[in-house]
Amino acid sequence: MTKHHKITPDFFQQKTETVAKKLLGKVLVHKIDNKIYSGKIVETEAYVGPHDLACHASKGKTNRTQVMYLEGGVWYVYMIYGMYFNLNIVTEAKEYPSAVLIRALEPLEEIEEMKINRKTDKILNLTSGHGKLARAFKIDKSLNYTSATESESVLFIEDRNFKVLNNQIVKAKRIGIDYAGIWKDKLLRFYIKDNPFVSKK
DNA sequence: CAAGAGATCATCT
DNA sequence: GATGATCTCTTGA
Repeated sequence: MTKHHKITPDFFQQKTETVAKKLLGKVLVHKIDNKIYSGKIVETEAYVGPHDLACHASKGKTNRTQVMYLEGGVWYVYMIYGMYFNLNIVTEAKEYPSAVLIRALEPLEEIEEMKINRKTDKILNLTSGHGKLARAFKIDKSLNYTSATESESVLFIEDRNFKVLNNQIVKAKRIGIDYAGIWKDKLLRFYIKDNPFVSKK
């Protein structure tokens, strides 16, 4: 195993759209139960600030959204539809509420364990969606507010030198935000072209 | 296959 | 009291 290192805070303090794009090809790692789950990020969405009507923080600072006002590099995890967890990484400067949603992964390590967590044998169905990948990786709300960039972080992102060329990055509309007015049509979803783990074409 | 319904709870009005 | 940054299962063509 080559030695990898966690991505540092300055990476997440760039413009949200930039972070969303640059996260493609990076590797999400979760250490839990004596196991190290990992997967390559193949799809993300940017929630770019208080003016973005799809961003939860467009409603202002509340108990749920205040984590987005922290400095980039902190996890924002919340429950949706009563049964799925969403994994987001907070971006940009302190007091500027924005984040990137990790929508899909290509599984790398602990695939057998993911099959158990997901109750399916189909590799393509393990992490091809943000509700799915949270289940597969055992990600829950206990990770909300935790840092992705400290040495003791159990959930973090590594660069393992997977190359993603600019012409392989597809821009698309975000999913499931029909309530967001003109913001529902902005091209703030990014995915790796032709990757089979992307959740929607 | 596509379309529709049901699951199930934290959050905000 | 309503509604989601979803997924799965069932139904019917």
